[in-house]
Amino acid sequence: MTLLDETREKIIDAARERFTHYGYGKTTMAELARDCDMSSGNLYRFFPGKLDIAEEICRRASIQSADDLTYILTCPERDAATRLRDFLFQDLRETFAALEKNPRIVELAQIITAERPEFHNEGLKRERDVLARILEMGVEEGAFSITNPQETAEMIQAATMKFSYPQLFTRLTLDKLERELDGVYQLIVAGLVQGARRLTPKLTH
Amino acid sequence: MTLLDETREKIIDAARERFTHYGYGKTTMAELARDCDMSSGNLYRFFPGKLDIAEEICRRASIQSADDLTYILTCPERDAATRLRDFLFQDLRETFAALEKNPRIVELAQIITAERPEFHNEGLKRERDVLARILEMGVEEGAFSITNPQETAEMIQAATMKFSYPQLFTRLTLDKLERELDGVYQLIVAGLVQGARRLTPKLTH
DNA sequence: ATATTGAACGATTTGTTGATTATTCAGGGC
DNA sequence: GCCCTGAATAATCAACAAATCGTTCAATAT
Repeated sequence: MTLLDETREKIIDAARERFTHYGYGKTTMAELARDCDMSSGNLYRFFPGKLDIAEEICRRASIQSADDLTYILTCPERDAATRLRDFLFQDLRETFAALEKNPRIVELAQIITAERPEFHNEGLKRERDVLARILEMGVEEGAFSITNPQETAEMIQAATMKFSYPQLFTRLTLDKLERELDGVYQLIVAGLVQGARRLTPKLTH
Repeated sequence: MTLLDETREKIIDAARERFTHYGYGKTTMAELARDCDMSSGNLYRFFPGKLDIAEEICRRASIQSADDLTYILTCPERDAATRLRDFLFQDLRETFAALEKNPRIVELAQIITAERPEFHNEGLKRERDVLARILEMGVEEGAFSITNPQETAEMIQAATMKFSYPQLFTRLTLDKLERELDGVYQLIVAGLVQGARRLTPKLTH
């Protein structure tokens, strides 16, 4: 059992190396097999297929980045709004840095998202759970006046989608993006209306 | 001069017919020329190229849709927040309806956006100007407390980007999209914070 | 029995060729 | 002079063949 896991690790390491260095399309199963001193057929005892190896690599990166975000929850000296702001900015900066440092891993994520739409939702959910906890903290401190943190987290994700799709912002500079994100953050946190308690017009549909 | 314009119209009409019926790729300049009783070479006296004909068709559609949005400015009986909401929902519904009724025109827009990134910004600006005027009205009525409508309009566009990229929401139903848009709208208009006047933490970059 | 191999198979990609098409422009008609 | 044509040109596309690659599985090794 533990040997099986070790072999999986070896495969993942070899694959990450090749995927990030040469790209997903340019690395063959035969090469991975050679890297791991085994036959190509044997790889299929550890993973259902090539895409699943890539998926596991991206899943780990996603978990890592959600974990990094969790650090914000341990900052009780900052106020609730600032923690939200940190969350949004850290997320943007990480994505942007990844894109600049290694476009290949972002490309990987895009390939998987194209074939496995559910994978992307899974990553979104991981981040949303952290976000919801940040919002809950805000509610507990009396800073935020919302009733459903999970739902509000969903809405914040929708409102900041522009800042999490690398494909959408390749042509924008990080500086421009940060200025926009700051504007959206302020809108979200303070709203537009004078004085401002929540108002809820009837849905028209 | 007016004859030149008339011919341009004829070409645009013929092109719109073919582009929306058979698609951009499947219509040839020779066909367009035949439709207009002229030689293919002569088309180039009226347009620099095929893509420019498509661009003009899309530009007009964009202007039309911005004009439709302008109608909201003439509804003084509604309150400012409701006008903003109408703007966002009308925009989403129009895009969605266009996608369902004639995917070809959306496809056209995508082709042009791919080759001419500026074209898309131009359309965004048209809508943003209407949005800014809606915000100004809100300020005048004392409903919105913002200092820079043009900039706020930009931020609202960033926050609602998810709802204007057909490529992003092909897999979502209109109902789901409207529920999300409603959530984002409420966030934008009322904000998160208890009591709520604008708060402005220092930029960290 | 279990773990592993590598040849075989089908799907996908790549490369090549021929045809189609956008665009240009020298020339003919007004 | 100015319009306009249509053949010439160059760029793009489509179709087909060859090669490569992911995946499977009968055979082999442990």
